[in-house]
Amino acid sequence: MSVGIRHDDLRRRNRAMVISAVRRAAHPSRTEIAATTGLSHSTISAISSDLIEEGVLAESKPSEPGSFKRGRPQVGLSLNPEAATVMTVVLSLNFLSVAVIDYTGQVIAEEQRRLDTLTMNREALVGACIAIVRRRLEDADLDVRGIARIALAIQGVTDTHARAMLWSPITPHTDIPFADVLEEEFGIPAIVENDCNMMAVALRWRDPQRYRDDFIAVLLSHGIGMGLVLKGELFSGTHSSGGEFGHMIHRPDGALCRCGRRGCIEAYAGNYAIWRNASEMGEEAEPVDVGDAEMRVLAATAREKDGPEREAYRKAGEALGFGLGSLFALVDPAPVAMVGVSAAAFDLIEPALREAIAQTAGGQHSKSISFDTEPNELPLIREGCAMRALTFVDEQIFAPGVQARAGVAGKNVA
Amino acid sequence: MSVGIRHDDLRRRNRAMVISAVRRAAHPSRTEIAATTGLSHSTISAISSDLIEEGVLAESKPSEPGSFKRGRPQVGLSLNPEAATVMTVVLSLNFLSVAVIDYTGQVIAEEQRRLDTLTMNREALVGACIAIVRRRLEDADLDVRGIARIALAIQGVTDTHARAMLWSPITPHTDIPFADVLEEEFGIPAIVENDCNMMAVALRWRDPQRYRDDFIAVLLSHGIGMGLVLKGELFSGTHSSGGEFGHMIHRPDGALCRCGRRGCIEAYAGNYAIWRNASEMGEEAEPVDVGDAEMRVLAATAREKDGPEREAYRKAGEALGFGLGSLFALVDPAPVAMVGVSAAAFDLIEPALREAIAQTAGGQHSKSISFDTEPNELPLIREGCAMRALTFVDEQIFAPGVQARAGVAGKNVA
DNA sequence: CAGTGTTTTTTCGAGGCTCGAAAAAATGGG
DNA sequence: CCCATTTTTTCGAGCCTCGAAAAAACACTG
Repeated sequence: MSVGIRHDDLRRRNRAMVISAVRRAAHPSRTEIAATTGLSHSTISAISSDLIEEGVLAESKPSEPGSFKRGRPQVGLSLNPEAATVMTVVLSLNFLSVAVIDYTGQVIAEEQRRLDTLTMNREALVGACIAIVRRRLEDADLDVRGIARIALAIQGVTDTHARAMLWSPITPHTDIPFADVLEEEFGIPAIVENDCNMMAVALRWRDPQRYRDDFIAVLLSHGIGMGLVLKGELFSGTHSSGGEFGHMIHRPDGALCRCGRRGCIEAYAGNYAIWRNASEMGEEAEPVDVGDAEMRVLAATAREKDGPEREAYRKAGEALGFGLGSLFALVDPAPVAMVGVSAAAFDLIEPALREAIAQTAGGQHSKSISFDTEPNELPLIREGCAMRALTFVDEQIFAPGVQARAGVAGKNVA
Repeated sequence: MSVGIRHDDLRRRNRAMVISAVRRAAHPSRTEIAATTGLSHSTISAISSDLIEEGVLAESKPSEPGSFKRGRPQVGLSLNPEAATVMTVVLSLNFLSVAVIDYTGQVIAEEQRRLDTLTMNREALVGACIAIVRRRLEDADLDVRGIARIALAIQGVTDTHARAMLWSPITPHTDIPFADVLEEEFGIPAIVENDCNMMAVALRWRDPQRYRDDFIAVLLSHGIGMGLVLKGELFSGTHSSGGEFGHMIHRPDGALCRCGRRGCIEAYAGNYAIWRNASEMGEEAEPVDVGDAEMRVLAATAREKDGPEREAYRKAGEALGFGLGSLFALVDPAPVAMVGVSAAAFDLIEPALREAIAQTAGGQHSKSISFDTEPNELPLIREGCAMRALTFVDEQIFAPGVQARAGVAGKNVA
C-alpha cells in the first residue's frame, strides 16, 4: 500500500524543496532557504552548489538591494531562465492560446487564435492545437528538444492522470486524449488540466498571502466552474477533474441547465441563465452563448434600474450563495475569488449571495468568507498553466526519481 | 512553509510503516512486509528486530498455517498485545460508553451508561465522562501510566486539532475542551473526534477491500452525519470537523431543521423529519427525538401499506439522493455505507434516492455508487475510535519524532 | 587603511540509514 | 543424509544530513 522511504528519495525531495523555495521567494539566500526548509546550512549549501553546477539555479544579487547589514552579504539565488522552457496551451470557448515560457515564468512568445470550437469536428480541434504548437516551435526557432513540458488547460472534466479531456462544454466531442496526442506528435511530455484549477494555482502564486492553504476560485462565465485548494493542495475529484460546483443542485427540478439536467447552480448563475432571466425568456429557454460585451451592457442596465435584469443577478447570487453554503457545510469557509465577466457584476450579485449564505451552515462563520473579484480569467488560466508546467519540470526533471534521472536530466540540463 | 526531510525522519517513518503493515495484515512475514513497503529485506530485518526487542512486535506462527512450501518457513510478525493499552470514550445522545483496548485492538474491559445528555449541565456532562473513565481505570486494576492514549468520539463538530467539541446536537453546551480536561485529570494524552469519522475509520479496518481509498459513511439517525475518506485519508473540514453533510441545503427555504435553519437534508431525512412527515405534522413541527424501536415500527408500517409513512421515507430518499448528487459533483462517486437505525429501512429509501441521484451530476457514473447498510452505529464508532487511538500510539510513541522519543518511549515501552 | 566585529557560506569529519550481496538458518524432497 | 529452496541475518559500501569550525566577504572604527 503505502511505500517506505528509500535513501535516495531523501536527496530528491530536498532538492525539490530547495528549487521550490527559490521559485516561491524572490532571490532568497542560502540562509533564508535553510530557515524555511528546516534543513541545515551544510545541506542547503551542498544542494544549491549542485543545482548551480547543473545550470538550474544561478547566483544573483541579494534579495534586499539596499542591505546595510554588517557581515558578509547574502548571495541571492535565482532560477536560471535558460534551465528549461515550457509551453502552455489554453483551450476555451472559441479561443485557443499558446505561450512559450522560460524557466522563471516569463513569456517568451505567444499566439492567440479564434476558432469555432462548438462546431469543429474532432480532428480539426486536435489539429488546430497541434498546428499552433508547431508554429510556435518553428517561429521561436526552438528545437523540439528545447521544450521540456507542455501543459494544456481546458474547460471541463479531465481525467485523474491529467492525460485526457473527458467532457467539455466547449465541444461536443468527448474523451480526447490531448496529452497522448501531443506527446506522440512532438515527443514532449504533456499534461491536461482543468481551467479553474489552473486559476486557483495562479491565484496562489499571485497573492500567496491571501490565497494560502485554503481558498476557492469560482469562474463566473458561460458556465460556472470552481478550483478548490484545501490544506495547501489542489482538490480535484478522485477520478476526474476539479469540483463541478456549477452542477451542484440548487433547486431540485428547477431551471434547465446546459448539461441537460435541472436545477444546477449554473442554470441560475451562468451567463446564459442570467441572460434568459433578464430577458424574461423563462427557465426552460434553450441556453445561448452570450458575449462578454453583452453581459457588460446587461450589468449596466441592472445597475441603472430595478427591472428583470437586476432580478436575474439576484437569482444568480442566491444560487451561488446556497451553493457556497452547501460547500461550506463540507469544507470550512475560506476566501473566495470570483473570476470572469460576471465577477465584474459582483456588486449586483453580492447582496443576494450573502443573504443566502447566511441561511446555511456556512453562514455561522461568515466573517472568514471574503470575496475578491478578477474579471479576466484568461491571463489567470495561462499563468496557472505555466506554473503547473514549471512545477513539473522542477519535480520530474530537476529532482527526479532514481529511474528517470539519468536519461531525462542528461538531455535537458544543458 | 513545507519542511525538508531530516535524516532521522527516515527511520521514524519506516518504523511507522512496518508497524502499520503488521497491524493491517494478519501475521505478515518479514518478506511480505519488504514486498508491500518496497524497502529492502535488510532494512525490514533491522527495524523489526528493534521493534521486537522494544516489545512492540512479537514473532508468531506463520500467516498460512498449512504452508507446505519448500524452503525456510516464514515467521509471522504480530503486535504484542501488552505493548500498550488505550481507552475509548463514545459520547452519544443519552449514552456514554467506555472501553479499554489492548494493543491488538481487543476489548479488555468496558462499561456503558445511560444519561440525559440534553438536560445535564456542563459540569455534570464532563464529570460523567471523567467518572466513568476513572472507574474503568480502577476496576481494571490499571495504573494510570498503563494507558497510553484516550480517544473520545462525539456527535457534532470538533476542532481541527482534535482537542475540543465545538458544537453538538446531544447537548446545549458548546466548546467543551474534552481533550484538555482528560489530559489534566489523568495525565494521559487525549483526542476528540467526530463520530462519523470514526465510523469511516472502522469501516476501512473491517473491509479494506470495499472501503479502500475513497468511500462515504453516512449516519442515518436523529441527525444525518457523514464520514468521508478521499485518497486514503479522512477528509475533515479544514477548520473544524467532518463534513456537515446533513446541513447541506436540499431545498432553499424548505423544512425546518433541528439546527434552526431551513431546507437542510437532515430536515427531510433525520429520524425526527421522517417521523413528523409520517405523522403528517407538517414541516414546521418542532423536532422531537424518536426512539429506535419507534423508528422500526414506522418502517414496518411503511412496508405494509402505501401511506404517509412510505411517503416520508420517499422524501428522505429524495433529500439524500440530491445531497449525494451534489456531493458527487465535487468528489467523484464512491461506495457508500449507510449506518444507523434508518439504514435498516434503506429498502424504503433507496428507490427515491436512486431516482434523485440520477437527476444530478453524480448520476452519470451511477454504476460506481454502491450502497451497503449497517444498522448499528455504536460498535462501529467504538471500533474506529480504538483504531484511531492505536494509530496514535503507533505513530507517536513507537515511531516518534526526535524530540518526543526519549521521554515518552521510555515509560511506555516496558 | 588596517584591524575588528558580524554575518554568510563552505568545508570536513562523524554518525546513521538503506542497500546489495553473501552467508546463515530452516525446512521439504529424493 | 545431502541437496534445493526460501527466509532471515550479517556485513561492508555508499549516501545523506548534521554540527562545528573554518573561510569568506563586507561594514565599521579609529
